[in-house]
Amino acid sequence: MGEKLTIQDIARLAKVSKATVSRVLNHNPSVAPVLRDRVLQIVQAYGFVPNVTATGLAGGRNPLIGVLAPPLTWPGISQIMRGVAEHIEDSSYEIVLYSINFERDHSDVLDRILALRMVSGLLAILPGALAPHLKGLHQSGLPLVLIDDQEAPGDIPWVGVDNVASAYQATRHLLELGHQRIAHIVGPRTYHCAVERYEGYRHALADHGLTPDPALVLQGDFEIESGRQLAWDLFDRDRADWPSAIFAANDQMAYGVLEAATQRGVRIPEDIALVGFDDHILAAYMQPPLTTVHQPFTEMGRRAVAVLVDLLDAHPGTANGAVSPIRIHLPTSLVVRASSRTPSPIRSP
Amino acid sequence: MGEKLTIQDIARLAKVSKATVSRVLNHNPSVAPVLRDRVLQIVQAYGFVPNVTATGLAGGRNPLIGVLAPPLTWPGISQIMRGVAEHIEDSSYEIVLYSINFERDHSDVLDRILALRMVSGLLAILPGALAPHLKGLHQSGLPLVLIDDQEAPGDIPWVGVDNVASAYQATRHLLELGHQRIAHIVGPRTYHCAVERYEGYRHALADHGLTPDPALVLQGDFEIESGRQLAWDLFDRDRADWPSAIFAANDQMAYGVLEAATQRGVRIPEDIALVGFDDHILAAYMQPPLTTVHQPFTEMGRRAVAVLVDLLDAHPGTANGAVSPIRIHLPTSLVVRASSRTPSPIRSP
DNA sequence: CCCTTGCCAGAAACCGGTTTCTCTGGTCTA
DNA sequence: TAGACCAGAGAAACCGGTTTCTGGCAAGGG
Repeated sequence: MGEKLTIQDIARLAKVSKATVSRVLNHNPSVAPVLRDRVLQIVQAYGFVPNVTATGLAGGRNPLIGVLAPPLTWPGISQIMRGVAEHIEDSSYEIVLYSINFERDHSDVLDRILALRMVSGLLAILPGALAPHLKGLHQSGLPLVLIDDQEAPGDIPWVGVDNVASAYQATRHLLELGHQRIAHIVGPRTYHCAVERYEGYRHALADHGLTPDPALVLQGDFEIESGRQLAWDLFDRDRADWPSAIFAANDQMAYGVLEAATQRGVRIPEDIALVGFDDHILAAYMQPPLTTVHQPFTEMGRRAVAVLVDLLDAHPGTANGAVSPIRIHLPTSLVVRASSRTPSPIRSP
Repeated sequence: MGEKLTIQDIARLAKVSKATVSRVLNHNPSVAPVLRDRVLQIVQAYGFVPNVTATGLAGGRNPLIGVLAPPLTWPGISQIMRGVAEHIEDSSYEIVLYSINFERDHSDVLDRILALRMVSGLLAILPGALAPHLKGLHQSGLPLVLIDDQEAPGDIPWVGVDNVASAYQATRHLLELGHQRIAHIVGPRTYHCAVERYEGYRHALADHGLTPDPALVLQGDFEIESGRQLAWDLFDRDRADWPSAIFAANDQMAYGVLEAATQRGVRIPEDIALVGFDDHILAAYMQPPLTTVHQPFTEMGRRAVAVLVDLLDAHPGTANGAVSPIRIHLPTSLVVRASSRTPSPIRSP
């Protein structure tokens, strides 16, 4: 196992200068074929790989992409990361994982990332409250791509889904089933996607000539518990005030609704139809299986990192191309399951 | 936003040499308090952070830990990574994620990791077939910690669970419910944990005076499909030859069994009791909820990276401590759910 | 009182590459 | 045939730190 070979060693073995070896390795055309071959032969024979740290120092940027992500156990994140990892494998980059614990102060993480200048690009997944800070990073020249959430502030390249249209579709699905009183559990206002989904919900109602009933717009926080709590409160109301369907801004909150319904003996979908958002891994296994908007998480990860790699390869410097803002909307699809289906009259046990 | 400050700049501002600045930053005691304070003040004021690449080159090792992991969507992996990320946050290290696609050739990844010498330590999660190659890395002096799987070849530090005892406990649970004919779906032989779980199963039977029936030991591959297929075949047998319980070596295969049972009208647990292994996130949501062995994945990640960080901080060089082999067994717990419970005679609809 | 010892800080070498600068030698043109 | 030009390769500077080497100065011992 050939250890700690340096470019100097290769130079000596090939009887050339280290400058020539460097040029060969970097495909600099100004090397005579004879020498090139001789060097390449040695490089091959000894399996020489230039020290990445030294390469980085000497000015060539390093092959690291930072990925800023929420805890991997969050819904969708691991699928996104899978997509990222799949694409990275085909590139010459490696990824540095910065997991963000949102309960802590976060902005210092960004400062560290910038100060250490260890990564040549950054992929921010669901940055949420970090988005404003990212804008600074972007302006300072760091190639940057966002996934989901925030409609990119400034002109930061962005990959995500059309939350408005998707929520519109989900709501229309309920409307077409004949529901008139449709509640919506909104996500936290700090998440742009939550706001957009609410917007899609309102548009759909409006297009069907309905005005949203403020009493049916419930403020959640994307966690299971908030879904449970809100549903519980809802079921405490006068039965006449109940909605006939609920559209939750994510699956987690829909799970909470399901739990509350089970506890309170409310039947889904007979008494109330339920639709979520995300197509989280558990959605299909709920009782009843949850109708939801499928997000192409893996594809999102793949596309986002592809964009970033292109950006890095295109202009190895730090200038931002700024030709036209990159904004990739991936298609979602509504997955209709039992939670919104009118049940068949007879069910075999 | 103060950009590209170098140690030279700080030296000039503090009116000292860069050597002194370096010494201050590295807590070298041989600096007079007066100078130390002056330097620290400037460093604070300008928010100077030394360039990590240069530091790495100059001989101090870099703050990167490589994490070799299967795709994050694999059961348990994202929880492990969460634990890893949580602990890393409190350390001065960052993690480089090497996602392994097992369908490809893998050993070249290890070569790259070694050759680039970008990381100062490596955490290998479920390395499976890569384990032999890892041994080489370990012997070449790279600090290394394994998670789960393989009972560490050589004396590589290792964190995991006692698969034998856990499988023993799961099997005993079934025996204590009165089951005599207990089938076991084995995982791939290439996974050491699969072999160990099989061993626990056999021990439990033996301790109850039973000899395992070879016809009830089924060879699976840890995937859902193999569970479904094997169960399907099983249900094709003469009813008298059926087991009364199945212990699957992981939850995925148990899911397959559940699907097959649903398709074939076999009732779980009335006709056949079922126990899995992992306490995968879906296990509690199956119909019926799956009895399984809970693995403390997050804790495993946390502990493993803690061990690695200790190793790195203890001997910054490459020598292996080799005091006593590190081998941490974390406790598992059997989570009894409906799939193995004798159902209550009456169920409200 | 002079010399040795020890402490502290600056100068310089070094890590392993990249890139600029310089120099050599051959070709083209007048 | 001589001068200009150009291609190609080596020497050296550089990236931003760490570490060794060296030297000045004060304290302590003979």
